[in-house]
Amino acid sequence: MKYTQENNNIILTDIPDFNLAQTLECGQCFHFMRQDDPEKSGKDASEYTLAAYGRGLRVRQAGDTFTFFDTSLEDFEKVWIPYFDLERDYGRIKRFITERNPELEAIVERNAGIRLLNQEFFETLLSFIISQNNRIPQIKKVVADISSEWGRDAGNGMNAFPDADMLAEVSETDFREKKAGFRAAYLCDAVEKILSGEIREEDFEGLGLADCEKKLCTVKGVGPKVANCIMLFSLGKREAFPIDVWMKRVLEQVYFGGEAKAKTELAAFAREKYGEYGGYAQQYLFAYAREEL
DNA sequence: CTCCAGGGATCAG
DNA sequence: CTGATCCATGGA
Repeated sequence: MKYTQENNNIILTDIPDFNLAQTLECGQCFHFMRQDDPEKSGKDASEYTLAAYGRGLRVRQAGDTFTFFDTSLEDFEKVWIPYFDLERDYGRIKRFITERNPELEAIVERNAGIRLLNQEFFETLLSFIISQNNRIPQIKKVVADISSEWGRDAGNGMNAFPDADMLAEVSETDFREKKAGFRAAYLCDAVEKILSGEIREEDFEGLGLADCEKKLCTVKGVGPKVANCIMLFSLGKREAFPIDVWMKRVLEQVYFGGEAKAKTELAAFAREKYGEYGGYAQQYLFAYAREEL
């Protein structure tokens, strides 16, 4: 990885295993907008605006060159390198997965540029509550509308997702007006549990996966799938393995000849098969499933 | 019109 | 304990 500052931009090169569109469009994140025309851009070119850690970012990939517009060296190093997980060796991760599971070679290769973002806990908690029994474009719209209503201006046309205290007075009716639907009450409960200190991000640090999941499930609207998404995408628990309808489909197809299996059985199967790399395997499989099944 | 979405709460047995 | 039903909303 090499990066230099030119004008007010950071130019990033020599970063293997990184594709911007694959990373943002693989369902782990909802707070971004594509700015270029996907039909005109090639597979390795794209431009997005996104919001994270209170900042709006415009970022472009053109081949193997990445431009982070209007970004200081300090923000790049302290915010965006960790956010995009750029210091991690994904070549080693992919080798580990495919050497033990050759059936995943083509599936990993298809989206070989995915990186698992390190997202903020509170936004991830609410975003994946919103995601339950919902579709990605609708989830993105609700997240964007909540941010523009109650979040601060973050620059580059984006609003930051609001902090819990900024949502303290927001009612279930308010969330329903943002089209959160029946999840509105769950969002209120999550905000309350954060404000009361009943749920604190720091309390998850030393916890094992099972205890972590159990604690997250005390929030209304958080079950096994949502809890695993939160652990994987915002708590650094890379062995977490969320199973939704797509994961169920792809696992049944790849490993069980299309035979139906219970989600609990699939979870145990995945833990045995992928171990501490479960989260990575899951993301390659999810991207494949959404494209092909 | 029906069916379904990165599911979970609630209720019935 | 497992299984069925309901839940808002919008697009196919």
